[in-house]
Amino acid sequence: MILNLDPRSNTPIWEQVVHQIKELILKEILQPEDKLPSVRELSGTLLINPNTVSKAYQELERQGIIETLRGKGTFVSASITPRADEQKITEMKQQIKQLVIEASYLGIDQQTLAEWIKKFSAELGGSNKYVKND
Amino acid sequence: MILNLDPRSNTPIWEQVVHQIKELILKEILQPEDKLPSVRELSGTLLINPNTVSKAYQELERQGIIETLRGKGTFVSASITPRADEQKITEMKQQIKQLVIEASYLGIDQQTLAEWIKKFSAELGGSNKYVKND
DNA sequence: ACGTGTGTATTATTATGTATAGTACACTTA
DNA sequence: TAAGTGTACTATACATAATAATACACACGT
Repeated sequence: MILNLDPRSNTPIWEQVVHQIKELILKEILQPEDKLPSVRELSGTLLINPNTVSKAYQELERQGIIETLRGKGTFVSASITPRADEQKITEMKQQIKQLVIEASYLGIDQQTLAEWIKKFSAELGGSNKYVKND
Repeated sequence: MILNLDPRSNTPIWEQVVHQIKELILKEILQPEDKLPSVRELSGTLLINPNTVSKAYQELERQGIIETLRGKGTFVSASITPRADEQKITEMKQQIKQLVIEASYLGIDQQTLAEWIKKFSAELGGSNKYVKND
């Protein structure tokens, strides 16, 4: 598995791993019950520390995205259920608010933002499995 | 000036100050050439270190949002020009991509995201001064 | 000239998070 | 048994954030 990691990014490496694996699952490149690379293998290909990969896997498991079986490996969860986590939704709204503010100072209007959202949604596979009314 | 700071947030205090001052300017609560509180005064009301306020002010000046006059104080810039900073736009696209991914796992569709953007845009004053075609 | 209020610079200290390194343990499977 | 799994633990290094204390240069009103 090949991920694009940016060591100079302000987002931690383990978090980049989490993000990109979630993206691969949405794109169905990783499918339910697929086996993920072992901690040692992935740390080898990504040239990062095994502990960093382990931290990413633990976070993914905490979110219910993957499951780990001792001695066997880690696998994409058979069924990923979207949780309407109220706190996360609040955080997301705050993030969007901040996004709109920054966009204003860059001369970007809301319509452009909406178009970008539409574009990325399409890239992730038009019919989104995890959205309720779908 | 009263700002809502969250010491437990992962975003640094100085960055929260930057964000909220930019928001106040968009809402025209702070207007061009208005004087901002002095570093010491704001640090007093917010109960944070003067250096933290200073760092926020320096970042705002770097972005051309405010101007500082030695011995006089800091003021909202007379004219704020939106810069189409390509790097920042690229970062914003990446941020939106990540937002769409996270939204998917929360069961939020793109339409809802677009509506939230519209809502926050309205809150910031419908006619946005810093957007070109406006 | 003086004192006060500006932003700024500097040094030091503390705390936190990230990432690495090395080692060890419990488990599963061939 | 041996190899491969995830995990736990300690230790180290590094960067950033935040605070504290001090000092400097400038503007302004008296």
